[in-house]
Amino acid sequence: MKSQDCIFFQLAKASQAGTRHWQECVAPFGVTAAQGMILAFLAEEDDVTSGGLGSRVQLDSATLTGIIDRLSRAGLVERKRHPEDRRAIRIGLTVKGRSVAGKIRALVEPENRSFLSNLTPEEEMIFRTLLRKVISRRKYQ
Amino acid sequence: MKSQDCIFFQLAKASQAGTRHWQECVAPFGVTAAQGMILAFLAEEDDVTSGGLGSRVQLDSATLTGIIDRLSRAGLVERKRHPEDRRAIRIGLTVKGRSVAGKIRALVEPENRSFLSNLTPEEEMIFRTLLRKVISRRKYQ
DNA sequence: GGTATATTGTTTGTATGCAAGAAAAATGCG
DNA sequence: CGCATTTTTCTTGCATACAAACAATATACC
Repeated sequence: MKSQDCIFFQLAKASQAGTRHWQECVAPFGVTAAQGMILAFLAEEDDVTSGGLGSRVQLDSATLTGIIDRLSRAGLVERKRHPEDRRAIRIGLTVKGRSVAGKIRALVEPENRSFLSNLTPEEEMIFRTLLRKVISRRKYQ
Repeated sequence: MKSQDCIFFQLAKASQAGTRHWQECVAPFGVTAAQGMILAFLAEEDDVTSGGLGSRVQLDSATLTGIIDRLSRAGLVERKRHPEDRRAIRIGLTVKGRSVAGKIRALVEPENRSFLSNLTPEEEMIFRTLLRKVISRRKYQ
């Protein structure tokens, strides 16, 4: 078995290819791939705590702090103190952020199809199933 | 379709899970996941130019420079000027590096099996085939 | 109530990863 | 030959990503 065939290597390259594709999709909105993905999650559920968001997007809290910093600087999200737990932070979309997040959210489905267009629908279903199986039951989900 | 099911997100998470697994495997040798992967490639073919290595591991030259810097500082690889093209750099394993690279190279196959142990052999074959299909025909391979 | 412990986020430091540009050497074309 | 272009690598700047340490707050236990 060549190193080229190493699953860790191949998954990293597949991820990089996906990130590049997604990056190009969200670049017109002035955000990066990771920022765009966070916005897509926020479009589904707004006003979540930093910890809650972190567990859903499976990112280290330190990483999330940086991404939220930049989204906040761009005027797309706001940090608000949680009323019942003053340690916690609620992250909410601004008006501008909600608009952008909605548009980005709408890109997810078509761009998924576009990225996987060289798989047949049946292959795509199998691929997604196996991918979920590989990810499941691991640390951070 | 939920953002959780977005292929870009899932591939990123699968890659992160793979990298974490690989990182734990190579940590005893005092190298990071990326450094370990470079060493595994070098164990297969030594004394390659920086560009040649970069195209095989599909990394930006800026990224590779940093990784080689750190491997060099750890005394595992050496940069040598190419005799026939003085722009080019040959990257070679040191004696210590060759020993470490060999041991890491030997981990690839068993750790691939370990990482994919919740797939059946048949599922693994299908998964690898589809993964290759997804990656192929893209920029950087 | 008062202190030990746990939780929530941020900070700091290190390591990728890429884009853009710079430096050095080789190549090509007049 | 002489100069523009290309190739090869490095540098710089920015954005993840994580570990470890820290600050602020909440909870538990006495």
